[in-house]
Amino acid sequence: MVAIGESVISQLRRGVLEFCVLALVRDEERYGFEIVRALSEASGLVTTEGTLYPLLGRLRKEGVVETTWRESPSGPPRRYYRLTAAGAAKLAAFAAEWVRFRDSVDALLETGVPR
Amino acid sequence: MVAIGESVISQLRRGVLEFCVLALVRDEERYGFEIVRALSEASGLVTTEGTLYPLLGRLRKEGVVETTWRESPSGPPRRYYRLTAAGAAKLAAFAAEWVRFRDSVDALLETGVPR
DNA sequence: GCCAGCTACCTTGCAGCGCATGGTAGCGAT
DNA sequence: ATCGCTACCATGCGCTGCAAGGTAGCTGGC
Repeated sequence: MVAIGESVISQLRRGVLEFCVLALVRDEERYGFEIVRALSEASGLVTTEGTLYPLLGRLRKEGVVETTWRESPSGPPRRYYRLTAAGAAKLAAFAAEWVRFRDSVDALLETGVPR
Repeated sequence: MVAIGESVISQLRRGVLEFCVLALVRDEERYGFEIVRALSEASGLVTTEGTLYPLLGRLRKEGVVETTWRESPSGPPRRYYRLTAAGAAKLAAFAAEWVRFRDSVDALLETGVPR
C-alpha cells in the first residue's frame, strides 16, 4: 500500500467543492464557518477558510446564493447563505454531469477500458 | 434545464485525468494519440493533446510509466506507454481514495448533508 | 478591567494543472 | 508537390485550492 499525497486529493476537490457548498445550502441556511466544519465531516472534502471564503464570494457575485447577516447567540455575527433559483438550476445541471463523469471514471478504473 | 459551461467540467478532470491514463495503460501498452482518442470515448473525459502530452511527460519523469518507441505501420513513429510497478501501486492507492471521495460527493448532492 | 481563547469574517500571494495555440515531421493519396 | 492525416511536443494563460496572515466580537478567569 502506497500513500498518495493529500495534494493529489486536493486536486480532486477542484470544481466539486463549489457544488458541495450549493448542496449544503439547498435545504437550509448555513453560515461560512459552519460550512467548513460540515465539509470536514465528509472524508475527502476537508477544506479551510482560505478556500471557502473566496469561493463563497464568487458564488455571491454570480447570484447563485444570497446572504443574510444574523446575530449569533454567542460570538460575532454570522453571514448566512441560501440557494437562489439560479443556484438550484446550476446545481441540478451539475448533478447530471457529475453522474456521467463519475461513471466514466469508475469504468476506467475498474476495467482499464473507456465506456 | 440550465447548461453549465464545459469549463466547469474541465475543472472536474483535475487530478483524475492522471489516473485515468494510468488505468488505460495498466493492462496494455498504448501510445499518446491513442490515449487521447480513448479518453474522448468516455463522456466527461474528453481532452486534447495540449493536456495529454505534458501529463505523459510528468508521469514519465515520476517513473510511474515507461515508454518504448515503435514504428507505425503507416505514419510517424509512436511512443508506447505502459505502467510500472510504482505506477500500479499509485493507481491502486488512488482508486481507494476515489471511492471515498466519490461517495462523499454523492451523499452531499443527494441529501445536502455530509456523511 | 483585561487578557486569553474561541468564533467568525476576510484578503493576499503562490502553485499546480488543464487548455488553447502553434510548431515539427513522417507517410500516403491525388 | 501539395494536401491531409497521424503523431509528437512546447509555451503561456486562467482558474481554483491552499497557506499564511489580519480584524473583530464575545465569554470566562483572574
